[in-house]
Amino acid sequence: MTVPAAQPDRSFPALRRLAALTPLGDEATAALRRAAADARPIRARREILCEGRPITAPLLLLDGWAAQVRILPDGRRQLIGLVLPGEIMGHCGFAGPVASATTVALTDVRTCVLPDTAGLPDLGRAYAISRAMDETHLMAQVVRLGRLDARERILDLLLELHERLALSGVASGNGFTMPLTQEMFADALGLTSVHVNRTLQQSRRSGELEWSGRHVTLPDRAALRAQVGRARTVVASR
Amino acid sequence: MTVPAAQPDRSFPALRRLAALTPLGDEATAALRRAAADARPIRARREILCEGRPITAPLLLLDGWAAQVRILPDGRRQLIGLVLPGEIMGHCGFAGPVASATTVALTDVRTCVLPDTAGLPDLGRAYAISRAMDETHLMAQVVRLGRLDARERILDLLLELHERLALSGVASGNGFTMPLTQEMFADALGLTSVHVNRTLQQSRRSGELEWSGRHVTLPDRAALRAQVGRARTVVASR
DNA sequence: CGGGTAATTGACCTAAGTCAACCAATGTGG
DNA sequence: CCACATTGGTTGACTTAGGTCAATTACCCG
Repeated sequence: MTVPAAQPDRSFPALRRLAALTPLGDEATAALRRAAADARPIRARREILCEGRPITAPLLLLDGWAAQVRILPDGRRQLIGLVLPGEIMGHCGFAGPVASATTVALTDVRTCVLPDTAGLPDLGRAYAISRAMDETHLMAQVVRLGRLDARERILDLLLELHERLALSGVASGNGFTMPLTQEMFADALGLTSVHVNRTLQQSRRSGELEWSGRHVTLPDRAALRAQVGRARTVVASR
Repeated sequence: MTVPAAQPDRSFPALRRLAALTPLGDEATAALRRAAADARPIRARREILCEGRPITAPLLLLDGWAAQVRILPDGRRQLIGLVLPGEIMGHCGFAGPVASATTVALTDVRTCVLPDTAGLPDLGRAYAISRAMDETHLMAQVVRLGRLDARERILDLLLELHERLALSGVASGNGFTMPLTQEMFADALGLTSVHVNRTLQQSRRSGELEWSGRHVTLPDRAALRAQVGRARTVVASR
């Protein structure tokens, strides 16, 4: 639940996250460092992976936020899943891979090629865990959109984001930096920005969350988690 | 788009599906046959995999329908994803795996242990493709729940089900056998059974679908697909 | 200071939910 | 073979969460 403290901490967020998933040996760490040294910056709004195009190689998100997005012919837009620092895009285990959704940079972003696992079982393990978590997040998204009301969706997603960001050490205590506009946030929640705004204000007034400028705080996460019926995300057992 | 015809067709649905994903050699086919010979029947409503419990081994669904489901403390229920014959449950690539959602049998069901891929690269490939498709289906579910209205959700899901069932040769022309009650269907769609019922009737009257008893027909799938903005699911491109 | 983006507000509308019957099919035990 | 119970589908009357449209205001940033 807390951020791993014992690290040598010459580490960047993506490394912290992967190391938090499973212990990484020096080789793996070095491989990640090497990959990250060759980072590719991408501006906000640019596409990172494009639906239907072959994926060059899986990518590691070093900084910034991205999202898989689908836009319907009539312009409706849904953010399918968010990608946070240390998370992997284009995860896939077979030879002829095709991105199944477009991934766009929501903020300015830095990516690098995901180091190959050959000879590094710990890295492979980290990727596998990461992928399992992706799936968990997708399932959580389905439940949010299917059965939670606006307030619950907002709180649930914010709680999830906090947990995910904490893994890479990017969350601060009870809060984190929220680079999304309310409109993008609404697109992730299957709501309108207008309605998100109103609901957000209620939650602010009630004191269950703070959201000013680019910073979000959830004063009492435990209480919220219980209210929203958020199952603690158990993935890495052992 | 059409069901593979050239098969020797001593095949059962699950085998047909996996063979449709990627060509399978005799060894792989034999392994699947052997596994299927040792099938385990499970009654409707029983749990197949349970959230938070370690997964014994990935399972192959031989017959019947299952679903990953999450039930909220107050009783709201969401079917996160459906599992159809030939599809895999407890797909996961790492050592300490934990089911991230409960999977229940929606009908009477037969499962078997998923044969190991050791020495069978074609099998591994089939599994990987299958897993990528799972992810695609989850993402489709997110878009449905997030941005489609009731009619669109229904049609979109029915179209998807038809495509998936066609892979295992279980769909018949424009239709298929639908073992779900309207209530279960509603739980998959994030709607009420009442509202599903009403919407269904409209669609029936308009002639865009038939649903009588256990059988669903979509007379003009191409037209519907276009209306719903359903991106054809490209996954296996060489 | 001007111009653009993001947040906020108000008035009004509608898709979907709720509650409560009611009906049809099926099945079961006597 | 039939009363009865169950389950799933169908309807109606009414409520409500969230959407739509259209301003207005707050914020940035050069």
